[in-house]
Amino acid sequence: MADFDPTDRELEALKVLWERGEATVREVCDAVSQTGEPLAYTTVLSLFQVMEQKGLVEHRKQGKAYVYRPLVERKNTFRKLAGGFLDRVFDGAVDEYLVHALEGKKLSASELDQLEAMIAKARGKQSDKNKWGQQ
Amino acid sequence: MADFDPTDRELEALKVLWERGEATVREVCDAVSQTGEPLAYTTVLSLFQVMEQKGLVEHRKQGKAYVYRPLVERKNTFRKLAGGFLDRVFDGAVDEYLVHALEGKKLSASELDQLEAMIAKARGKQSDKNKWGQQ
DNA sequence: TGACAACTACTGGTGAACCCGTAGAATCAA
DNA sequence: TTGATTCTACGGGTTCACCAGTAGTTGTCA
Repeated sequence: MADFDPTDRELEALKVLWERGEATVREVCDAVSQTGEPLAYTTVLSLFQVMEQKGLVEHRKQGKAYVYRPLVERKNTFRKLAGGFLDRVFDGAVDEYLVHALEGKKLSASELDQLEAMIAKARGKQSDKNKWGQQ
Repeated sequence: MADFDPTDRELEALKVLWERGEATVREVCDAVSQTGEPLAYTTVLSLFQVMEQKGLVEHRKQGKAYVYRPLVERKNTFRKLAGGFLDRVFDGAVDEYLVHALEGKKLSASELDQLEAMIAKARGKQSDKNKWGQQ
């Protein structure tokens, strides 16, 4: 329902929350500063305050600090992001999207297996839906 | 070499140029206004002026109007966009990216065929690289 | 209870994307 | 040549993401 559209930084923060379930500003600040550019504590705090307004996270008080928890599912968010990107850049053309996505990347055998399994599954749905060959 | 990173509007304009080879501001303005929100002529002009500064397009004079031509390849741009999105959102995890990309979308039989062909091709490269079955 | 450390609230600044209007230049037709 | 038309150059305004500092608050511990 909530139309969430996290920015890059917000997504970084959400990744930490998804990984840990919940986290304080301090924890997220340390986490993102380890993997990328170090950020000021207040910067991360501001980020969460904006995210809370957007309905992406909520907080509860623990001691004197706030503990933040994600309100959006990782899976949903990723799907929407992927879908949005697909529509925006490739006008919904899945095949071209995949060609370009895969071209630069080397896929492992297991990834290829998984991909094939996905195709098989899709074929199943396909034949169910299009039994009569209509559009 | 040129590190191009078109924004959404820039990409819209580029799509028109790729389709036609080249186009005047007027043509692009009409084209994007047909498919989406109508934009003022000067808005599109400004867009091109910025894009030219970024090295995304160049122009030549024809009559009193400028004709713009893309300086970046469609294919390259799409690949970079797809790769960037993959890294930014999914930290480079191709399989998860694909799962989410495909989940919401219905694929046609021909798209599935094409996808399988891509996988077969990838397996060819794969077996060359991983003959000893390591990791 | 008082001081200190760590936290939050609030405010502001910067840069980029986006949008458009006005003024002036160029072209063309009468 | 002159007027109308259509273009470009330029400047400005708005919004948003992002970053961070300051001031005030809160909890803790001696």
